[in-house]
Amino acid sequence: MIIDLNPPPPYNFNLKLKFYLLPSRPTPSIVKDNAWLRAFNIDGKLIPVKVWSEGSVEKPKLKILTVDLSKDEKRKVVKLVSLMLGVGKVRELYSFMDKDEILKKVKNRLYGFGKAGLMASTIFEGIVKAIIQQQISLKVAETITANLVEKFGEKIRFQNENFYDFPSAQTLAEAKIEELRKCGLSWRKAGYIKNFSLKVFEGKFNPENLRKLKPNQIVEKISKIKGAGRWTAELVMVASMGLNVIPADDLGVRKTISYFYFNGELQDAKTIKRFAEEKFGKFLRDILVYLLFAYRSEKG
DNA sequence: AGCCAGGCTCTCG
DNA sequence: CGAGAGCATGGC
Repeated sequence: MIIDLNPPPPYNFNLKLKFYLLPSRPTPSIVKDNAWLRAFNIDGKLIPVKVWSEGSVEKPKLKILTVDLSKDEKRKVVKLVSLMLGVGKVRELYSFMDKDEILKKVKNRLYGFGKAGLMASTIFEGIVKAIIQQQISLKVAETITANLVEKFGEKIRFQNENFYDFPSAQTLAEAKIEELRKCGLSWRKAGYIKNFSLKVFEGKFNPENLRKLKPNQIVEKISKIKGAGRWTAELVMVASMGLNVIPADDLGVRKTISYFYFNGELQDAKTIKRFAEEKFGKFLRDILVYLLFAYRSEKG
């Protein structure tokens, strides 16, 4: 079936796709011929989803090609796609950005980028990805993630194309450390991920329950996972849960804010946090992603 | 060529 | 306590 999704304008789907660093490999989303593909596990059912644009920036129309779905499944798919691709109202955000010279420029350059998307469809996926990302460049992290998805992710063939979902906790819990290592993970991280996945699989840790907690409680809880600390927790909150917090310990975030607002002089986490919270307020998360994207395209 | 990249844990003093 | 080693691989 094909589902219509009409994002509030402006929305530039092709610009959104440029945000994906390793488009041709499954992370688990794949970008191919101006379409976005991935699979979601919805209540135990693996559902392939292909999204493309047939509209314009001012009259956005997205098409979602998928299998036949129940009403409830359809609602969940549309919600996930919207969250991951940052479909949502930006008018208020844009008028806020217009009030600051730097933000105004960034907004005009990334006009139609939409809301900040999510980099994971579940918190489990988000935590594993964040562990992978520790201390290495994003490019390397994405490569390792893709290796992991190709080897362990659930795959479904639909309309002559492959759709991947992120590996389940059970699969990663049962994976051999050597096999995880072969995907490019260090021994340490392979152990952390296997151990964490086992806890989730056994039901001793339910990542989705984190949604009920306040940010400081989430940090506390995630920090108890072996191999995760404050940085990991903050990344998960902002990138995979959509919370309005700033991962100020993150080098990329520090460099970005320092570049735009401190003449490139690298500031410490505390300064960055105070500055961003005060200056960007409730738009913190969206603006941060706009700045990161602008910085990335400007500085390579 | 070597060092750094969107950190974290463990060990040792 | 604090400092330091060790870790994976892509890119400059």
